[in-house]
Amino acid sequence: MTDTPAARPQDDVDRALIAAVQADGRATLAKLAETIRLSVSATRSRLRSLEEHGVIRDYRARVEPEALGYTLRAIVRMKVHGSLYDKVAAILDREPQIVRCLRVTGESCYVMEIVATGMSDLERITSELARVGSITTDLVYEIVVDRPTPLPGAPRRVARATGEGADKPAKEAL
Amino acid sequence: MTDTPAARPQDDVDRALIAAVQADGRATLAKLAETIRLSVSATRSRLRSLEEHGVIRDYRARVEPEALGYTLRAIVRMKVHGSLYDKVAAILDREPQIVRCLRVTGESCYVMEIVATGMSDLERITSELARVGSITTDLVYEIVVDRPTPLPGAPRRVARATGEGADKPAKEAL
DNA sequence: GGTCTCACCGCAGAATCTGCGGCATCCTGC
DNA sequence: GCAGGATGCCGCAGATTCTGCGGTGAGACC
Repeated sequence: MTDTPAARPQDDVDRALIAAVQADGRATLAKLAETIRLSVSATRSRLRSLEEHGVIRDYRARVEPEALGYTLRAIVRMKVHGSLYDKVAAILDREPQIVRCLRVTGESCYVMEIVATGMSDLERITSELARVGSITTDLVYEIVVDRPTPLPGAPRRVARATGEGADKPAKEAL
Repeated sequence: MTDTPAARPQDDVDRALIAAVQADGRATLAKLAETIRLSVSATRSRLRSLEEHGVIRDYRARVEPEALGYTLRAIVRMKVHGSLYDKVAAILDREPQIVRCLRVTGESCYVMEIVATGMSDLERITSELARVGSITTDLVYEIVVDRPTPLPGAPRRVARATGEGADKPAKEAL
């Protein structure tokens, strides 16, 4: 029943709602309703519609990797022959520390992001990958930007009714 | 306003709780409590502690980029001279479609992830970047894996403060 | 004009969150 | 062994929030 996933013509109110739950995934309906200047029922109706149409995929808590012991992060580019794709899949399956893997055009076939507790931990994973294809590993100094998907159209200066000005600073600065 | 966050000795219950809110950021306390087999109050106490200590950073709704019109995604590697870092910062600041930017070791200085509504949209951003440094752009075929931070599963060695000078483990203290 | 659809609003009961006090366990020092 | 203190857990009751339902007004269409 995943009918017509896209094809949803969101208006400005929908976009404001999406922005609100992107900024605070636990915001209460009353708070969201106040943000988008709508009643609670209308807010809920729109939110549920966005969820059911797959525009809002899910809600997740984000954790601080360092607090879990992952003090290292690396970008690995990997080139692999087509016949070994399922070998890659197997590694991805058993290594949850590969938190992200994109299949891309260009020189590399895959670009991955890996978290590790230390150098030896990282090397364990990279050498596993190196058995399947040729890899290039770069360590991450710093996550400069990590943003939610931007809203097209008029993402800035949406509501202006009460003129309260600064509501909640430091929402998405990272 | 940040940190001194780490050094949080989470136990298995904390880890289960983190896993639960990572999987469903809107789960109710009662549901979480049932998952980790604890009372609602204890669950809330632990959750709040994790939040206040920065282990759980925030909650976010995740949207489907295609539903917002972003049908294209690209990985851009960028090499730039140190004197132009603030130029990069300026671009990052005014281009919300650069959803991720990592500063890394190796040949490139930055690795970015960009969403775009089409080729011309992508080219607008990449040519802006190309004015500041030399870039390599790869298109993303598919997001193979996109996982939350894994939980350090097996509780290896628990800190033991007996402190006899006889033994000294520290084989993996990085 | 009549009617249909759509999006909005508000209500009342159910569910959930919050702050508080009480209890059991584990240390620590005497 | 035994006070004193610190933790972590539990459950309660009031406040808040969510949910399903019916009602209303503005277009669209005939």
